Amino acid sequence: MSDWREFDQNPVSHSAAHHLTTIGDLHDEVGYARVSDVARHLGITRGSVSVTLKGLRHRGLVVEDEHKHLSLSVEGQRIAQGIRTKRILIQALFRDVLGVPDEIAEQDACKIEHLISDMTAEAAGSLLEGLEDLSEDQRIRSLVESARSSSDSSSPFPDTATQQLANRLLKKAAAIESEDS
Amino acid sequence: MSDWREFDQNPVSHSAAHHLTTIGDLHDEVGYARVSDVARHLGITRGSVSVTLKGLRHRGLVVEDEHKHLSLSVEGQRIAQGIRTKRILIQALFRDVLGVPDEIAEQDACKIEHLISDMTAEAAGSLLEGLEDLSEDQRIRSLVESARSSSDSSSPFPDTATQQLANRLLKKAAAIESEDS
DNA sequence: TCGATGAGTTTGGCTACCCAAACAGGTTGA
DNA sequence: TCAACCTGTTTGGGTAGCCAAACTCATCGA
Repeated sequence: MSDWREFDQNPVSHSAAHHLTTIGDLHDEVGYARVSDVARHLGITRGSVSVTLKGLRHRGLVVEDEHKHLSLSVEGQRIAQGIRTKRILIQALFRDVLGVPDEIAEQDACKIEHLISDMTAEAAGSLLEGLEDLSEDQRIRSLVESARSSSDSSSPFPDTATQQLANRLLKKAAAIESEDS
Repeated sequence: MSDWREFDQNPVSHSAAHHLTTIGDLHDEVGYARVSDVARHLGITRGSVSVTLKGLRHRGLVVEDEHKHLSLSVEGQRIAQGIRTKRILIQALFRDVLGVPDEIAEQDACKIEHLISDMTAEAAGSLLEGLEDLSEDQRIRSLVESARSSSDSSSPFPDTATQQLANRLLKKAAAIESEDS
């Protein structure tokens, strides 16, 4: 079994993840983010935020200007964007692929967004992109073509059971189609 | 946004989840589980396990016989089995549907197994069951039939983008098939 | 029988979070 | 001008985990 304690040696904790994304969100939405704003947004006290941000400033993820306005460093932005992206992808994966209600999908995504590996998040993105593409007829056609040639490396799907599913469905559909008629 | 602090008010923590599943595993594999065995298995000290298990005994999830042998209560077994099931389903979801390498899928599953909602885990199970079914030609045929009628409530897939994908692929494949010939 | 070994517990220390409360500094309105 | 208010920080307290180290007990072998 892989080391179960990798859990808490993540680059950013659940708490830190939400502090960072909140600062980013506030900055984008209202133009600034102060300790009190972050605290209100997260539902915790100013004191807690003050202490946590001291650590994040020290780690170079958050910077503070002369007006006590907080913003993310380049590295902080990179991390926050990564977490936001993972949250969205996981939520969409659970909602659109698994069929879980949006609210449940959001709760689950919120809990695991900072724990998911880049590779898994990217794979979810590829799958969802594939699903998205399918809503446009022209792309469906190219998908079908690539599924037919069965060795097209530019397939929007990773080489997974899902692609195999698509391939099998295509071939079997044609077979059954002719058989039935 | 749903309350981000639901994170740490889960029924069982990451640590507790692994203590419980370890006791269950050891009990099944070697017939007994002692504090030292659990500690060795988890890679932490006996002292840490001793303290943690005091809490789990107090919560009625772990019981200890006169020989200091640990086992899970009925409730403990229920929780451990739930976590094990979620770990397997999530790992399979990431590996077989997203195409992530097994090792990465396992690491990710280990981190989030105790955080995923029952509904999401069940939905993953349904999807995987559907993929499993597809490997048998007879079931593929019935899937295709149900996709054609497009209102079959007994479909092995939940009504999601994945089913819609299957439906679209089937319809479009037939259309393009005739168009090309 | 007695020392070594192993098992389980307890204790003090550490990190990471949270809170409440006290404190300090700036702004604002009467 | 000055009290009321808002902001941010600090401090003491609490929980959850982890470790190292000391301690207790039981067992086992020479």
